[in-house]
Parts: sequence; C-alpha cells; structure tokens
Amino acid sequence: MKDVPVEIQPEMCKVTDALGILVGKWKPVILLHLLNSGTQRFNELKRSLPGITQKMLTNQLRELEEEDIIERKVYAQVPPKVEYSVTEYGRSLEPILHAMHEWGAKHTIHKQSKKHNQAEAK
Amino acid sequence: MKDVPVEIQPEMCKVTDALGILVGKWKPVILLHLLNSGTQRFNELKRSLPGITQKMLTNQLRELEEEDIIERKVYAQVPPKVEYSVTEYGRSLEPILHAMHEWGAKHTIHKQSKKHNQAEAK
DNA sequence: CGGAATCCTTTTGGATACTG
DNA sequence: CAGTATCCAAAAGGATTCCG
Repeated sequence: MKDVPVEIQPEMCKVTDALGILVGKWKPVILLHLLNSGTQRFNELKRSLPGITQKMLTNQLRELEEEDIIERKVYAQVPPKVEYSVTEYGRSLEPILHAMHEWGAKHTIHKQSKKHNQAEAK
Repeated sequence: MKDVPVEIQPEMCKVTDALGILVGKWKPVILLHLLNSGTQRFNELKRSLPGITQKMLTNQLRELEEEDIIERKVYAQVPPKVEYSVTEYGRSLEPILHAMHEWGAKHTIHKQSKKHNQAEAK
C-alpha cells in the first residue's frame, strides 16, 4: 500500500469544490432564503434582499443554476414570470449550510470576546 | 410574537461569516494539511503545496492567523524558524470541512454523470 | 529561512441605463 | 417583469526581486 501523496493542490481538493459553489456575496443568503421560502419569483427575491442589484441577483442565480443547485422555471407569458427554487441536489448542501450556521453563531461570540479583550489591553 | 423580518443581507448572515474565513484559493488546503500533519514550518508547508507562491502562502497564513484559526510561533534564531499549527478554535471548523469534503466527494460523481449526459445529448 | 515590496493581470462586485 | 449591456472600482491572485 502506497502512502497518500503529500503534494496538494486546490484543484484536487473536495472541500474546495464544495466551497466554490457557495462562494459569492449573495449566494448563501439566496440559497437560505429559497430553502425556507420555497419557490420565489425574481422580484420577490429582489425585495427580500435589499441592497442587491438586478445584475448581482441575476448573476448569482445563474451561477447557482449552472451548478444545478437551483432551478429556473420560465412561464411563457406577458408580462414574464420566472420562478426559482432549490433542486433536490441543491438540498444536499444543507448539512454544509447547517454546519456553517452553527459555527457562525458561536463565532460571533468569539469575535466579541476578542474585541473585548483588545479593548481591555489598550 | 413578531415575524422574523424577511429582509436579508450578507452582513447579518452567520453562514457568510463562516464562509468568509474559509475563502481563499489555498486556505482550505492549508487548513486540511495542518490539521492532519500537526505543526509545520513555513518551508515544509511550501513544499507540500506545489504551485503556491511565497506571497500567497504568507498571505493565506496571515489571514487565517488574524481569524485566530492558526497559530504562528516564531523562534528567535538564525536562521529563522517559524511554526504554524491549528488552534483549538480552528479545530471547531472541522465539522464544516468534513461536511464539505463529504459533499465534494459525491459532487464529483454528479458532475461526471452530467458531463456524460451532455456528451450523449450531443 | 521566512518573509516584505512592487508591479501587473484577472476576477468580483457595483452603478446606471436600456429592453422584449 | 425580468432581465441585458456598459462602464468602472475594488479585491484577489501571480511573478519577480530584494532583505535581515
């Protein structure tokens, strides 16, 4: 049995793969929102995400769609109607999102206590 | 009881917080490597990560250090000796890394079957 | 040995205006 | 309504040189 090679690269890293899909200023937020609101139209999303521009919303949605994480359903109507929802495959990201959320909640505390200590030391 | 506000921003998102720490081309790879190799010197790390430049290695290490994820220990010697290791706090990221790795492994399959289907459809 | 400094290219993100 | 298209600023990443 051979040893695992010690030479590592980002391209071979499974963690990096997963990470790449979630990276983007609004992607986690969009995903979380879709996960607990179910299907949403473009402008519904936009209203729920104050501060996002159309361009960014479109952009992030497209990237998530390319990765098969969300589904885009276009209705042939005037005016147009487009619905977005998380695919079943997309739901497989939930454990990751959950782990991150858990960690993030504790992290907030950690950061606060660090700042507190630094303030004391000053 | 008031409803949870539907207005969301990246800055309020715990998931985004966690994500921010792991983001960086080499951060996950460095972290994983340190996690199962224990303490490593700068050049040991560099050798284990072919393709990385000193600048990037320094850069990513500094950012992880700032977040208190890794520890940097400098020995007052000539020639210099600097050791890096994961802090206990850093180890709290393991569930996230694990979830990502698990997902990444399956994702590879998913991508392959997608490409396969596309090749067929051509 | 373990960097810092500089310069450059690429990638992201933002503002704004226009359109089927 | 749900987008494009442009242009621009900021951030990330890369190559190279120099240093205590």
